[in-house]
Amino acid sequence: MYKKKSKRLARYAKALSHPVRIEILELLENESCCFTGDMVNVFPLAQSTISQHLKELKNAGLIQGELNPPKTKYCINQENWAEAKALLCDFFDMDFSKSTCSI
Amino acid sequence: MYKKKSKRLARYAKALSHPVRIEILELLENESCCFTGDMVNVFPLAQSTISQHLKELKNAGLIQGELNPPKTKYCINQENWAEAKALLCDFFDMDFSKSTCSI
DNA sequence: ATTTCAAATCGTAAAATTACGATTAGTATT
DNA sequence: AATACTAATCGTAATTTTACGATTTGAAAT
Repeated sequence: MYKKKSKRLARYAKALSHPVRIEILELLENESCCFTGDMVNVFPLAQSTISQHLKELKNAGLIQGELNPPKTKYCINQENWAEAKALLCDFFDMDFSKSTCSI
Repeated sequence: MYKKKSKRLARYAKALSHPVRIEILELLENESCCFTGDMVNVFPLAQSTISQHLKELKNAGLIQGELNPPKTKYCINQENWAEAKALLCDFFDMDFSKSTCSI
């Protein structure tokens, strides 16, 4: 079987493997949080499709949704976001434990 | 349509979205390069399946294969590897332009 | 000219992904 | 109670991914 780290990293990478999910996350990074409807207006996709992408991001653990009907407010899941970041840093040999780093 | 950066990042992320591809890349990072057969021995997958994963990594631009039959030697494509790294750094707000950085 | 060997490709089946329209759920308003 | 609104879920079709065994390729060795 695969290493735990590999599986977790692959899982996060999979969540990032569609451009609309990348841009949804960028939106959430900038706006800190927003509603499903906001994203439906930004992207040229059906409401159900956006909902599906949000669900995948949620399943991967990268976002979380706070629902107070009829609206749902999404934001980055900071804990898992940090883990994804850390796994990627590790994978790409980017050492953040030292005070300096460069590519 | 999506932003060019989003599409490129999604493309790289997709290449990383399977644990065996993560581990193949780790192998290539450590060993600097290796043959298809080496990987077939490491992972519990058929030779044709490994070949297919290698092809995907090659199509994504993350590795390159130098073939001198009957063997093929693979290694990281440094140029695109650096691009993937840079796109991810950018995406995760990890600023490498400064001399110091931390999570 | 055969045989051998590593690796790619082919053909195929099962499963997952992506997208959509239609429906449902759940609250707030009229 | 009926309506309105947002968002999730359902059902479905088309495409892509993942995996395998079998075959082919291409150079080297016999």
